[in-house]
Amino acid sequence: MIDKLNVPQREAVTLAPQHALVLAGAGSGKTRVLITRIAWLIQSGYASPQGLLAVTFTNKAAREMLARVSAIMPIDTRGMWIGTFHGLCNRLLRAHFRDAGLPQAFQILDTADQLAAIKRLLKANNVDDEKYPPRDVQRFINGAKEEGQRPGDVEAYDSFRRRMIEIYALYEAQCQREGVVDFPELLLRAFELLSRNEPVRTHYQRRFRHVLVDEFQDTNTLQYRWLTLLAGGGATLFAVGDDDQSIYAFRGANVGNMSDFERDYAKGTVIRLEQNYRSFGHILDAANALISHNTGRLGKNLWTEQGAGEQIRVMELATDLSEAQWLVDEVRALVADGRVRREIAVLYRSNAQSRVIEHALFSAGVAYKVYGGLRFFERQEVKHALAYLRLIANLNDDTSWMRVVNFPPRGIGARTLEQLGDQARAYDTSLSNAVARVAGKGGSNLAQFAMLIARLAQETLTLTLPEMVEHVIDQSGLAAHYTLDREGADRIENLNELVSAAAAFAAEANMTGMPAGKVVEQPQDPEAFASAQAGLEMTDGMSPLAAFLSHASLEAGDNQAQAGQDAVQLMTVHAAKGLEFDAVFITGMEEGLFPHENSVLEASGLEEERRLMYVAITRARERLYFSLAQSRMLHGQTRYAMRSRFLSEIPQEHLKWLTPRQGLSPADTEPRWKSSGYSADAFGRAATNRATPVSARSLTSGVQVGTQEFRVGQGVRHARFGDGTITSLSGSGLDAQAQIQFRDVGVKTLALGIAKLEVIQG
DNA sequence: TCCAGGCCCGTTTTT
DNA sequence: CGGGCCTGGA
Repeated sequence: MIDKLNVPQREAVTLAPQHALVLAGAGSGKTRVLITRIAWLIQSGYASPQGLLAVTFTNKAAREMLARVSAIMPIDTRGMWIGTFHGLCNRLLRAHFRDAGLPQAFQILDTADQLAAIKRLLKANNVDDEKYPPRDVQRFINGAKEEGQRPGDVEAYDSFRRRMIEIYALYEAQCQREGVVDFPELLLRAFELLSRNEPVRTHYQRRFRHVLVDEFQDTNTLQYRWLTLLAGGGATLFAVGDDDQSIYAFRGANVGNMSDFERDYAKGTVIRLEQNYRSFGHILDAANALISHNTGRLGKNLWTEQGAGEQIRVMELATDLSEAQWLVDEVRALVADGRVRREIAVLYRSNAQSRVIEHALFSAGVAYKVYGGLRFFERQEVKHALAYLRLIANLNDDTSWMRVVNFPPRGIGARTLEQLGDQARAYDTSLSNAVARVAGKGGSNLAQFAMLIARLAQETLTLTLPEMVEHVIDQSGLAAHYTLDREGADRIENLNELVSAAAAFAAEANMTGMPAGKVVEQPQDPEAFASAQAGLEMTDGMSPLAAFLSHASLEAGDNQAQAGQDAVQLMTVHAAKGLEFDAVFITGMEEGLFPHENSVLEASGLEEERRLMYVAITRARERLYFSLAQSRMLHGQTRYAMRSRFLSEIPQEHLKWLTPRQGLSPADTEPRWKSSGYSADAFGRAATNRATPVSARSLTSGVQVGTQEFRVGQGVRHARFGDGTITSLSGSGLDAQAQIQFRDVGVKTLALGIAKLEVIQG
């Protein structure tokens, strides 16, 4: 187990119990170290399985960890807490729901549920949703919670924020009344439970002697505080991560947690895993060189024993269409060479880029698979079925009530629901409770809906979980509704799939045969109940239904297309993190796209883009391609962009330009594609029926404004901003815009029809 | 209640 | 350009 490790890996695994930070580069055996560490702690007697808590960000990572720990060690993994932050917090809150101030059957709102709840709240309180768009409110609330702040903790320095804070407070009250918690609430509530309730805190602090964290660079402020609180009773924190792969700042991740952790906990105990077992030399050296342009890194340099391998191939094309066509040909050549399609990945910075690529692959009949998109538990019909189930579990869940009160349609109109909402608000109660005040007589559609829910609850009392799900799908009218819908076949199939998912869940949690509504008795001794669970799902103290509903909220399911067949893998760079492939294409290597234009205004944004590129490069084992297009369609406009600056941050010795005339200065805008064999004429026109012939738009990589012609790479002078270079152009005539990198004042986007620019070169 | 058409917007995303 | 969302009319 340990003798197969390299020196720093072994050092990390066999470190005597103390706080430690493992800086694990891409492909350096990070997961292996984490798993072996757990096994070693147990085998060497430093820990019992009950004394271990390991936390990850995704369910996939948690599952993998649990599976691999069980595989290398014949120990009982029951009693060990392995899971996501949200899963573990859910577990804590279920076990101590009273102390946490929650109803036993509290429901978890996913992002979409939360947004719906906020919209309902804004409407009910007559908030101007132009000034306070639901999405902004959601971001505000979640941002505050992720900083550990309740409404009273948020600084109100202007009237706008004061109002936001009021809305936040109203939202909290609504959630509390309905018995629902959103994702950040799971963390904050669990954190507050631990920090305020001394007996509970002491219990868990004494129990968990070793806390291990994966992907530490992705933790947010609240998660960091949660970890340090949990370990505050003398437990050791073992954090594994890579600051160079921190790419989730936009959703609250705080890379600074790594240096804080080193300073406050790990002190000198930082172990670097720098030997890479994945990629060949040129690829690694390119990644190292690129990331060295970032500041404030904790610092590490990947190396390999595998040899230099091939240089990175670089291809520059006229348009996004010719880029896609070239890609298809290259993929076919790779397959003809004997590579399997599933070992080829096409990466892009933003999802919008996938369309052209998909189109080209589809036309050429190359099997491909796109990652991302709707996931199983997020599908409309599945959410509808779950909403019925949630109402059975918790009648006060107004979000679920509103979702299905008139679905399938049963003649309950907007005004009825408005009245119902008014009554509910007037009596500070749930919609369900307010029915009697609106409906009065039992014959109304509304009253019938309330009776339907009551009936379903009654009828399913003795059923097992899958039977219950099936009964609800059937009796709610969902099945009939979708059967009548001419395009409902897929939805019916998904509803059947939901029954299967319930059966599988019950089997896994050992709940088969148990009535879905029955609460598993909670033993009095918390230690006893806490150690009685198996696997990832916390199920005791919960009915099978409640457990399944938690599962559905916390694990949205697979978001990849049908698995199994051998297909080229298409995904964003973000989605590729943690994966590896024999051959990788990084597409759209253009200024404004990668790095993305919204990121270059701030140094921190640019550095995150660079880390993103670092992640992309280090996905490749043997072969890596960069491709770029001189022009591409974006938002219905043609855009011209310079080569990504990241290409010039990589030493040219690692690059092999497939395009002729390599190493041109950025200012050189001579059309290079003409001799590449992938001219717009050859590949652009036929591929699509766009109004503008591709050849026409690609032959001038410039934009005409009045008598001036602007080109990408051109030097310009602005009266106020000084001298700069055009990095991208879009639009034409009066709405033409240019992104300009000024020497002294940074990047600006200017309207060419308005700004007075003088061309100074090119 | 349903559907068509207008309108707005457009990085990355897990739980 | 294309998708999602909302509104207004039948």
